[in-house]
Amino acid sequence: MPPTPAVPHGKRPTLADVAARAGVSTALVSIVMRDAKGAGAATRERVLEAAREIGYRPDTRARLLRSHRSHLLGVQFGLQHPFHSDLLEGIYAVAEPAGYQIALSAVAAGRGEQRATDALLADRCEALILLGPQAPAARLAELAGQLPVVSVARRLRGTAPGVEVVRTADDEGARQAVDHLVALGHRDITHIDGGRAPGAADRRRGYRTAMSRHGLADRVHILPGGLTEEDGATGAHALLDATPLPTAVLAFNDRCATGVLDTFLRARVSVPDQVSVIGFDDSHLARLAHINLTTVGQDIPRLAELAVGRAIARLEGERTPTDEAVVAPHLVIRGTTAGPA
Amino acid sequence: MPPTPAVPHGKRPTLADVAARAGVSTALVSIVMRDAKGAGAATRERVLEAAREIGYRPDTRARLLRSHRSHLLGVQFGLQHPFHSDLLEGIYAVAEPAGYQIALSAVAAGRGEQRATDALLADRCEALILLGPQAPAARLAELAGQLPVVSVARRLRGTAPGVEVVRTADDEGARQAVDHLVALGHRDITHIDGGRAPGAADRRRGYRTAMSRHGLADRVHILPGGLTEEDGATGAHALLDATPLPTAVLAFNDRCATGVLDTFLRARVSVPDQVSVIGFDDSHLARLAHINLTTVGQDIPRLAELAVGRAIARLEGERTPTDEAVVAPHLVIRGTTAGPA
DNA sequence: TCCAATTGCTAGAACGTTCTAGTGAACGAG
DNA sequence: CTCGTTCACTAGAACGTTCTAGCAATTGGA
Repeated sequence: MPPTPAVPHGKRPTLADVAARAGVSTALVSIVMRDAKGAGAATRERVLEAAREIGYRPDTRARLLRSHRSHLLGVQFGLQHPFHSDLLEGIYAVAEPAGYQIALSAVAAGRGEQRATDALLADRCEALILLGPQAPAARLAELAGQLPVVSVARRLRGTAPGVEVVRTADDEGARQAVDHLVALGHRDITHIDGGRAPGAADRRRGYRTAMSRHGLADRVHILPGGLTEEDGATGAHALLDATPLPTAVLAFNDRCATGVLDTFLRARVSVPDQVSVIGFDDSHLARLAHINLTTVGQDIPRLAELAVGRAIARLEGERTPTDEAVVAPHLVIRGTTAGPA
Repeated sequence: MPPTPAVPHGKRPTLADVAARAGVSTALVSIVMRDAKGAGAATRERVLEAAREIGYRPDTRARLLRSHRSHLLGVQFGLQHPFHSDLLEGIYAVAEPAGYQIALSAVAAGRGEQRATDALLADRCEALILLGPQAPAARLAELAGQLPVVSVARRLRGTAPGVEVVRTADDEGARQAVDHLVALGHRDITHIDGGRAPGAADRRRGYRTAMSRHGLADRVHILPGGLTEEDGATGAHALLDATPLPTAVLAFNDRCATGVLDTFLRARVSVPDQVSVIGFDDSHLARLAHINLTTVGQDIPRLAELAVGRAIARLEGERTPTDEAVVAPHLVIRGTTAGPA
C-alpha cells in the first residue's frame, strides 16, 4: 500500500513542513535528511517518521543552490549512437556509487551540441563528460576554461588545452584488424573510413602504418565513408563499380560494416568466402548471430570508469597536467573473416 | 574567437555581477534576461552587453527555485531501446518550442525505474513522461497522485487512475499484419509474443481476433517470447524442433524478429520462401537493407506530440477525464513476406 | 492645468535548502 | 565545585533567482 501523500498536487512538502510535524527546527531536519552527525537517535527516528508520513523528498535544485558543490556530472550523448548508450550504462554504474549524480543532455536532430552543453551548464554541472563530441576544438577549449571537461572517444592533440581525453587506442585497433587479415593471407585490404568522425583519423593512420609494416604500402586503399550504414553501403558500391574487388574490407565501425555486408549480400558477393569484412566497436549489432561480425571491441566499462574518474579527480583538486588516457581495444573474431579465396 | 571568461573556474558570474557592471539593479537584469517587458531599449542593450562580456548564464536551478513553475518535463527511458531514442527525438522537438525543458533519467542495468523516477521528482519536474514503464500499476498511481503522469506505450486499463496513456493501437497493428499474411495465402501463422512487455497483451489479442475473423481460430499458435533478439531466437528454435514449420511468423517486435531471422538463416530455412516473418516498430534495424523486414510501423512523431501535449494540457489546468490517446499503426511491407511455398 | 495612466527602474522579500555560529545542558576531569 | 568538552539542537544568514510593491518621471486626456 503506497503511503497516501498528504498534499495532493502543486505544493510539495518542504523541510519546514517536516520540521513543524516533528516539532524541531528545519536545520535539524536537514541534518537528518543528509544523514549528517549532530542529531540524537530518538529525534532522528521521529524526524524520519514525520518525513515519511507527509511524503517529503529533498529538492535537489534548492539543495545544490545552497551548497557550493553540486556533485552533478553533465553528460552529453548522441541519441542515435548505441555505443553511447553502452557508455552511459557504465557511467551511471561508476558515478552514482561515487556520490555523483548524472545530468543527461542529448544531441538529436534539431538539437545541436551547443544547445546540449548550454543546458548542462545552466543546470550547474560541476564537470562535463562529452561522448564523441564533434564541436570545434575552440569551443571545447572555451568550455574547459569554465569547468573540467572530459572528451570521450574524441582525440584532441593539444588543440584544446585543458580538456581531458579518454579514448580507445584506435590506431592499435586498426592495426590488430590488419594483422588478423594479413595472418589469414590477405594482401588487398581496403579501408572505408569515418571521414571527420571521432577516432577516424587514428584508425586511418593505424591502417596505413600496419599495411606498411607488412610491406603492403602500395596496396593501401582508402575510401571515404562515415559512421552510418548508408556510408558503408556507398563505399561498398564504389568497390563493386571498380573491379577487381579487394579480398578484405576494414570498415570504420559496425554500422558502416553492416552497410557493407548488406550491399555485398544484395550483389551476391559472399562474405567471408569472396571478401572478409571487419567492423569496429563490438556493438550489439555485431553480436547478432546472423550478422556475426568480426570486429574490434572497445573496453566500455573501462572507458566509463576513466571518464568519470578523471572528471572527479579534477573536481577534487587534482592538478595533474592534462593527459590522455588510452584504453587498449581487442579483436573479436567472428564469422565475417576467413582466408582469401 | 570565443569570449574569454572573466572568471576562470569555480565562481560563475551571477545576476549581481552583471548588474554591477551595467550599473543597474539585479531585478532589471532579470527582466532583460527573461526578455520580459519593463526595460528601456538602451538599457536592455547595455545589460546584454555586460552579460556577454563576463560570460553570464542564468542558473536554471535558482531560477526555478523561485518561480513556482519549473517548465520541466521529466522523461524516463530505457537506454537499450532504440525505440525510446526515437521517441526522445520527437519529444525534444515538441517540448522545447513549447517552452518546456526536458530532464532525462535513464533506466539501465543497475538503475531501476524507482531510482529513475526518484531522480526526476527530486529535480522538481512538473510532469512525468514514462516510456514503456514496467513498474506496477500501484506505483504509477502513487506517482499520479503527486503530479501529472503520462505513460507511453504501456496500457493501463483503469488500474492506475490518473495516469494518462498514449499508445499505439497494438491490436490493430497485429490485425494488419495477420490480414497481410492471410491475403498472401498464409493460414499457419505463429505469434512469438512479448510476454509481459508493454503492448504485448494487445498484440496477442489482436493476433487472436484477426485469426478468428479469418476462420483460423483453430490455427492460433502462440509461443512465449520477449523483446530481445535472444527471445526471438529461442522461439524460432522451438518452432524448428516441433516440425512442421508454420508458413509465417509474427514476432513481438523488430529485435525479436531479427532473432527469428537469424535462427532461420543458420538453420537454412529460407525467408520469405519457406517462412514469412513480420516484426513490429519499424526501427532502424528493420530498415537495414539486408534485414529488410516487413514490420508494423508506429507513428513516433505523433506519439511524442501527444505525450508532451497531454502532459502540458494537464499542467495548464485542463481537467478532462483521464483518457487514452491511441495512435494508428501502419504496415510497412518489405522483403520478409511473400506467398507460402 | 491637473489628475490619471504609463514607463523605466529599484528595494526587498520570497523560494527550499545548507552552513555558520551559536545556546544550553550534561558530563568528566581536576 | 568549577571548568573545559562534548552533545543535541536552533536562529538566521546565505545561495541566485523571480516577484510584488512602489517610486519617480513622463505622457495624455479632459
